[in-house]
Amino acid sequence: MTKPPQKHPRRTVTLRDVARETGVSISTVSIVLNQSRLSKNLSVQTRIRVEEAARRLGYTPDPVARSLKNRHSQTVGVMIFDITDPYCTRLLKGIEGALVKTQFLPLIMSVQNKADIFHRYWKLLHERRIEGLIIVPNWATLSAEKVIEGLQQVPCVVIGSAHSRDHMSCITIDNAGGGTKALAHLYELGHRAIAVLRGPENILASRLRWRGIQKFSKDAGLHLDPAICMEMRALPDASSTFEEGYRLTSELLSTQHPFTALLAFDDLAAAGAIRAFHDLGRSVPRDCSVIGFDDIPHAQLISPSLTTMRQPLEQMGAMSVETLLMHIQAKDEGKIHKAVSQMLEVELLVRRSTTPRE
Amino acid sequence: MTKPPQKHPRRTVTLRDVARETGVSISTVSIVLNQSRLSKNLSVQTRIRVEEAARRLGYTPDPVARSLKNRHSQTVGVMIFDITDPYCTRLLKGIEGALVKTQFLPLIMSVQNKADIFHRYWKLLHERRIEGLIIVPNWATLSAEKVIEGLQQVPCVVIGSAHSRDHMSCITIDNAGGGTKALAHLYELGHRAIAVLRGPENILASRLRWRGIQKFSKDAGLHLDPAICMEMRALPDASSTFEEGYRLTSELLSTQHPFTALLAFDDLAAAGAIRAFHDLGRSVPRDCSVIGFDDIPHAQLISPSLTTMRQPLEQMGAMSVETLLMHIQAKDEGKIHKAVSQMLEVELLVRRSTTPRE
DNA sequence: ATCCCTTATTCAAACGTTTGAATTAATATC
DNA sequence: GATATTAATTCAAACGTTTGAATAAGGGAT
Repeated sequence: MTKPPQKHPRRTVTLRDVARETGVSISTVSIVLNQSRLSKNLSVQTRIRVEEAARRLGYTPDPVARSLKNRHSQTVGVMIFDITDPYCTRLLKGIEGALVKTQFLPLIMSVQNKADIFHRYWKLLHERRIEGLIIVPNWATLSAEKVIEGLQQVPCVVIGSAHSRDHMSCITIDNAGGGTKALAHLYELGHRAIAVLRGPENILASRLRWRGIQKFSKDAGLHLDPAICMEMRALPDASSTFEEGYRLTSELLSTQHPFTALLAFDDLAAAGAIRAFHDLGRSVPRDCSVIGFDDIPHAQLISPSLTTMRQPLEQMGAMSVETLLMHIQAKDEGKIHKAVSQMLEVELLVRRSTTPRE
Repeated sequence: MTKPPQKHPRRTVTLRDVARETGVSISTVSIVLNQSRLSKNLSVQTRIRVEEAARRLGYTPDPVARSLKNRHSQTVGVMIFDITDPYCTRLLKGIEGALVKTQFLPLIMSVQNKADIFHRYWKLLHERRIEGLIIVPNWATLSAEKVIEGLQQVPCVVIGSAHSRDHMSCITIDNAGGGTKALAHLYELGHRAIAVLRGPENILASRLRWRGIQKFSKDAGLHLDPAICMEMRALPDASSTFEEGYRLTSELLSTQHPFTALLAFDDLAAAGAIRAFHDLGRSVPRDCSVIGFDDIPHAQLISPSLTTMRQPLEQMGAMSVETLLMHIQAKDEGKIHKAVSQMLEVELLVRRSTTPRE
């Protein structure tokens, strides 16, 4: 397995070399090595002779030449809207892990949540003949949905945003269910005066989570006092929910409305809330329980560690790859893989930031 | 006979199309559009005619065909040793941002700190004809250095680890200086009993930072009590410093040795330390000031926000790209760009976790 | 010998570029 | 008028594959 230090003229081994070595034509070698349709006629001895020689010479096919010939690049694009969002870490890991088991490699681009950058990158990726695209509109402001529409030409999977065009699959989580579960958790701990930090109205996930929260409230007969349900403003990027969480919580505390638990739109907002409590001399969870949403890596690092609704991000990444591959394969065969829409459950992860009401 | 059955009416525009349109040969078009050496002979009118037509038809060169011809892939690899390390976020942003201004696109791979995976990925990247490689051995256990040696064939830049082989540039930070500055900060705040959480011995940065700490201690005549200088064990990955920081700090507190400040190897260790204080009912910074190192995104999220030595990670990423491009360009011209070793300063970022000794 | 199957293998044309060398035409030099 | 020089453009080969069509080599059966 060790390669002796080859001298400089280390030309790569091509089909031609293998052909010359075995005294057979280039075509034959190609046919054998690809086990292509024609190979079923080939005599067994040629086949093994070629295979043996290929191995001996260390032949590896040139993906570039191959791409040129058959319009396959063995590459998929990954468009992240905001790569500094900690939400992406686990997701990327899942994508990368699944992808590398296949013949595909990812081109990861960070769009900075700008439509024009998206288009520029899309053009780049398109030129490179990417065979599929995974889109992660992790902080999709309004424009994003329109942006995505333009892409007819390549199989797509969207993660996190239920965006089901017929040629475009999506992987989402049950945001409403998550909202319900989160509130249920606080309720079961005995809390009744519960503050809510809703996400911005322009984010779909906000509306869904809020819907789930309302549903539980209604079903359980729990009154949600509008005075302690705050809504975030529209924010420029995902990371801003931290500051916004801080701001709203400070505000909340200054109104003197009592509450014993707080449900935050996401983990960053929850972290911001905890900071606010901290700064005002309150303690979490003693004075107030806090629950987040997402389970970003931060969540277990802050003090106290954060109870949250865990998104199965690695799984979502892997699943997006899987789905994308099906689309690609179908397209190769001239068919169309009908777009699917998969929704995953989120899971309550109890850490230290929530506690029973005394 | 012509082929009427056009499969895709959306056939991409090639040089041939532009040539046909302008009544000139393919070569000419290529020469004009590349402004290649031969183009200085071309008549101005042909040139503008071609350029105009190319624009009108929306010609874009096919990177794949181009790669095949001239062995350039316009692609660089980025090998991250541990992509879940929050240290990478800002770095990636810097790399990506700088790269996208050029003609290059990144293939980002996460090696999971395993030598064999590194080799497998390297092979993949090599096959893809990457023109350069950025290596981020962000938690390089012993083996890594050897691993890197094998790569003779492509321009390389290593980030974060002073690894100066003659064909390989590196971007590092002044770890020793950072250690010095960090301790100086605590000292200037009036702290004299200072605990230190040293990084694992097998990590180069640990040794350097410790050296800087010792230097300040000597210069300032500050005694560092060995009883409160702990050293981390060898750890499997970067994120483990959190737990290790927690563990060591708990231990530290149990020994009853008094100290008023703590200098942690990195931000995660500092976060672990803060958690430990928190769990034992101590308050940061009231009972003890804590300083970290790196300024990962977490640092401003934990409570209290973390005073730390900020690494200019975006800049390092951008700089690595810049350096890599010089290597690549030199190689294209048949020269060799002598490897350079750039060291950047780290900057003290005072937040809320450090405070003057009452 | 002719015809027709198989079976095993090769031809040759693409894919879209780049580029040293060749070609042509026009102009200057002797 | 012959020749060299220059300018403007094109030829043609190459990069390493893939693959439908063509070929060749063996049989039989008539």
